[in-house]
Formats: sequence, C-alpha cells, structure tokens
Amino acid sequence: MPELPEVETIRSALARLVLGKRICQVRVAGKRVIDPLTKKHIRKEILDHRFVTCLRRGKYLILQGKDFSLLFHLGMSGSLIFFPKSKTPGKHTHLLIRFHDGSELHYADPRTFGRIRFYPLLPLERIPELSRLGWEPLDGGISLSELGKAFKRRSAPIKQVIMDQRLIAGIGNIYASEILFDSSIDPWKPARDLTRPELGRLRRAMERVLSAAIDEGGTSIISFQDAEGRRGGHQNSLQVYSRIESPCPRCEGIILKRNLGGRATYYCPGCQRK
DNA sequence: ATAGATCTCCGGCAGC
DNA sequence: TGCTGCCGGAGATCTA
Repeated sequence: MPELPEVETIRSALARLVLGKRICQVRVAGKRVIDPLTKKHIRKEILDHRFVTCLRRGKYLILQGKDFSLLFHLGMSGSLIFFPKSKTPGKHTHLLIRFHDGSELHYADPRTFGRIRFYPLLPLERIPELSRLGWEPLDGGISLSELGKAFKRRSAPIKQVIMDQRLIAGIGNIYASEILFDSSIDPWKPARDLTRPELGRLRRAMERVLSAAIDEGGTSIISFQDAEGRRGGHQNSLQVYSRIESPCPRCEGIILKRNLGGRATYYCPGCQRK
C-alpha cells in the first residue's frame, strides 16, 4: 500500500530518471484507472513533450510537463516503474510511456484502485483531488493549536482521524499504527481527548516515522516496489505493524492486532493506554 | 454544515 | 488442485 513514504521514494527516483526526456510513444490500456477523457488527453497532448517536474502531495504523485499535469494515485497495488530499456508490458499495465532514449515508464495496477488523471497546468491547489487534502506532515506547517482545534471536533478514534486525508495528507494504515506506537497513544482514544503532551508527541512521531521510512526507501510488506523495481527496507524497522504477538520493543507487553473501523490495527496494550 | 457510518470497486492470496 | 471469503483508499450516499 503506497503511503507518503513510498510515493516520496518513487518521486525522488523519477525526478532523477525521467525528467527532460522526450516522450515518443504512449500506450493506454483499460478504462478504470484511466478514464476515457484522460486517455484521449494523454494520447493527444503528451507525445513529443517532456516531464519537467515531479511532485508529491499526500499520496498523490504529479508529473508535470510544460503545460500539463499528470496526476497519479497508486491506490492499493499501483506501481510506477522505470525501465532503462524497452520491456513487454504485464497484463496489469495501464500506462506505458516510452522515452526517446528507449527507456520506459510503466504504470501497473492489478486491483485497479489507483487513478491517473490529466489536467492542464494548474496550481496544485486547483486540482480537485489535491484541493481536498489537509496538512503535509513533513512540511513543518502544522501548528499544535490548529491541530488541537481540528481534533476537538472529532470524537472518532485518533487512528481514523490521522488517516483522514482531508485533515492530514499521506498517512495510511501502516504508518498510522507506527506513529501511534511511537507516540504511545491508544489508537482508540477519541481525537478530541488528546492531551497537549500527546499532541506534541504525535506531531513529532509523524515526522520521525515518515522520515525514517523515506530514508529506508519505503515499506515493502507484500508488493511495494520503487521506481526501479526494488523493494524498500523499512519493513524491517516496523515496530508494531504486522508484528502480531511479537514482544513489544519498548515494554514487557505483546503486540496485538485488532480491528478499528474495519482496518487492521497493531498496538501494544502495555504502552498505548487511554 | 458537518461528522460518522456504510457501501462500492478489484484481484491476490490465505485458508480450507 | 480448486473454491470461497477477506482485505483495503477514497469517493458517494445516507443519516443524525
């Protein structure tokens, strides 16, 4: 599941690998990931152009040309992989972009939860999907009082609230569990009940956990591959996620897995108390 | 207006 | 070997 660190890992690699290369061929398959209008635009308006910028916002990746933005969301199982030489597309490849030097960029997505959309060049905040997103956790722009104010209106468990993309952008199921363990907060605690010290620890944990994951190239639990087809390394650094019944790294407790709002939630009942 | 609950999409994979 | 059910980001829809 590509969350902020995985998308950022892909973004930094693509910035190095594809920018400035002239696009000489485009192939689009299927219509679920790429809607028919986007398909039309991709075929008409990308050929012979170049990507000049590669950005990330939340879990979205944006490849910009001189006069367009191509927006990607990788959903559950999307991958964006660069091949230095031509490669036969797999059966789940929805978009293949060939560059003039013979290299290729493939978007593949077996479960088709991902989306690709074409937009004319707009300020990011005018792209509808991005306009709905909340704070960037690594921008340093979240003030504790604003965060506290937003939480005050939410009675839902804190885990659900930090995964709400409209409030904070980029945190999914894996990092939500990791961040709450790092900050010693019970995932079921209503957001509005967080104390000031908890708020501070939570903000710090968001930065620490997400940056550590980026430094290790993301988390590959099942299938994540970076832009060069490699696995990330952060799955070996996870403290609680997928570590059911392992000893807690911090206390004498045992990591448990429970359902919260339909999502697998890993936590230590010893050090994450209400 | 807003928060929250529920439903939907899809195919890999675990479990039987 | 083959079948069945589970899982999940985010948008839509409904309720309170």
